[in-house]
Amino acid sequence: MPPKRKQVLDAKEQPEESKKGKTEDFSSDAATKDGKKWNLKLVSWNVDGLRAWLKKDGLSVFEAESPDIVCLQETKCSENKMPPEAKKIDGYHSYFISAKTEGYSGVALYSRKEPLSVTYGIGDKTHDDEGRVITAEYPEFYLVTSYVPNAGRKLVTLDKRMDWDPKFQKHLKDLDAKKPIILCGDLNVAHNEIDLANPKGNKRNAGFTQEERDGFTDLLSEGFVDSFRHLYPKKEKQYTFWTYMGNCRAKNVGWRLDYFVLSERLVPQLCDNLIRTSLYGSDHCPITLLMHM
Amino acid sequence: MPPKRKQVLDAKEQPEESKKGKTEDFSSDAATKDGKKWNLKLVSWNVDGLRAWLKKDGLSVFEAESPDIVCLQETKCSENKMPPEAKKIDGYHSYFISAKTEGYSGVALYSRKEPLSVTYGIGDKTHDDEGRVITAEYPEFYLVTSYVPNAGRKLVTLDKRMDWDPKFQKHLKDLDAKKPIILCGDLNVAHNEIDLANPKGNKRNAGFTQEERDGFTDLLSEGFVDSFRHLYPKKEKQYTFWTYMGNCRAKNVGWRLDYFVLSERLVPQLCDNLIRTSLYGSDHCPITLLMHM
DNA sequence: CATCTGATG
DNA sequence: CATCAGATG
Repeated sequence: MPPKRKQVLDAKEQPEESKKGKTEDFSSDAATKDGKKWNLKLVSWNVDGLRAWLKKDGLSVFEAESPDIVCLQETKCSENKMPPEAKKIDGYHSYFISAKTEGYSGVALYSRKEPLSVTYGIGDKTHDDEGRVITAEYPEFYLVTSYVPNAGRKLVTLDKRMDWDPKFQKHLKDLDAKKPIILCGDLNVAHNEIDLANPKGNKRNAGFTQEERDGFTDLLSEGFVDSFRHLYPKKEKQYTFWTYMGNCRAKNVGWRLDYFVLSERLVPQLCDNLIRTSLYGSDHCPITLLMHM
Repeated sequence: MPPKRKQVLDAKEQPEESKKGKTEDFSSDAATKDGKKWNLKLVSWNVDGLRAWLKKDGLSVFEAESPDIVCLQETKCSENKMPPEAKKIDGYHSYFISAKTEGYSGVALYSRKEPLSVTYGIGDKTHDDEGRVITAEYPEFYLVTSYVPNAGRKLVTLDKRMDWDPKFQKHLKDLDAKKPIILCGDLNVAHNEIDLANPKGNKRNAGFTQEERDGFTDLLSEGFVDSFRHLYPKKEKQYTFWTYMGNCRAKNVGWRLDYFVLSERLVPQLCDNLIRTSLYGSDHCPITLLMHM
């Protein structure tokens, strides 16, 4: 008998440890400051290639968390190449946008409740061709999920990022003028020294340049809140991304690049923001937002 | 604990079935027509990427066969990228040639006895830049191993192949004028209808065009012998290559593309030519030649 | 349906 | 050290 290679990969690639997510207790009694228990759960995950993530049982996050909304970034997959199990998930409406360049960027949104409307992009042709933003309108808020441009090795695309930041901010402010917003995704910036393991060594690297950090500070100054840092202002070593290189995840040499950012007026309804480091499937881990709506 | 992905691939990718080679009995009492038992064993294997083949435990062929000489084709690996376990194998001298284009073509030769001399190529710059031929001189014969140019999808490189065939033939005849030769490798041709599962459908496909078949007929007419077909003139369904597509190997929809070709005057010393279909690690299987020298 | 490279992160 | 695409087989 020959080696059944494909089957082996599919069935055995994930050792028991990684199936933790399925049995681990993700329940929470988190509540607002005035004691109202959460009733809305969002999950955000940069999957670093949806097709590879599927093979690593990424979809188990749906069972583990039973979320109301899931946002994925870096799907690297156009809709017609998307495996059917990701295209339609039982009990969820799904929305996708991908880059014109195949296998690059791309985000997805799954929602139990059908949004009032869904729009794609930020109204800028160049950026929108890269499939980075989905905006979904709900009765009480706008949800924006984004995969923000990476400034690149040697900062080769820092210019693109600097072009992006104000345009994206305008998109958020325009929405915020109508309804409060929840922004989630890979914002490709570690805001402050506390948000990455090696701040000193990364001052001129993508994700921690002064330019990118200022861009985020600037956004927050316009009336938005980094929900995790709001709840846990001094909590150290809380990361959502670890490069695959050099066994960084095991050593927790990581970056906090994934966020839930809220309009200030939603903060009273914030219950918790959790970082699910026990879930594998990508070089990022998922993050979870609990809100009382 | 995280999934130990690399380890999983390395340790578990090969199910028990594929380890057969280690336990299977490859011993043989084959002898020449006049009853002299074999005392020289050669193995030839198109590995379709040496690095991938290593991970699939390809090297176990050394334990399984305990060969005097091993020739590999399509190593797709320059010497400096070669994993150390393949660069030097205990008890063998090793010789490599690779294409100038990284990750393309390339052959390797391992020999227990050190050859009197080793040369590379056929003396034609264009072809030799593709790393297709190693020639090793032994006291009693020349050994030539080759990965012959594929005529390509839609026969886009049939011209290259037609340029190759006479030049390669000349190389062989020049050697044969000095000492008998053993040629082995992926000759990228199924000689006759018996040598592939679907002759009708492949008359204008790479490996079974009249041009390529004539090239091989031509070579044999110059005093060389296809050792397998010489021993087993009517044996059907004996293939050495199956495309990965469509589960062809399980269905034995294959091609005999790998050969040991001998100078006619070596035929009296021929003991056997075996096709090791039980060994996996590539889209080709290894072939084994037993000679009395 | 595999192997590679090279771009990207 | 991963993902993907695209060339090649």
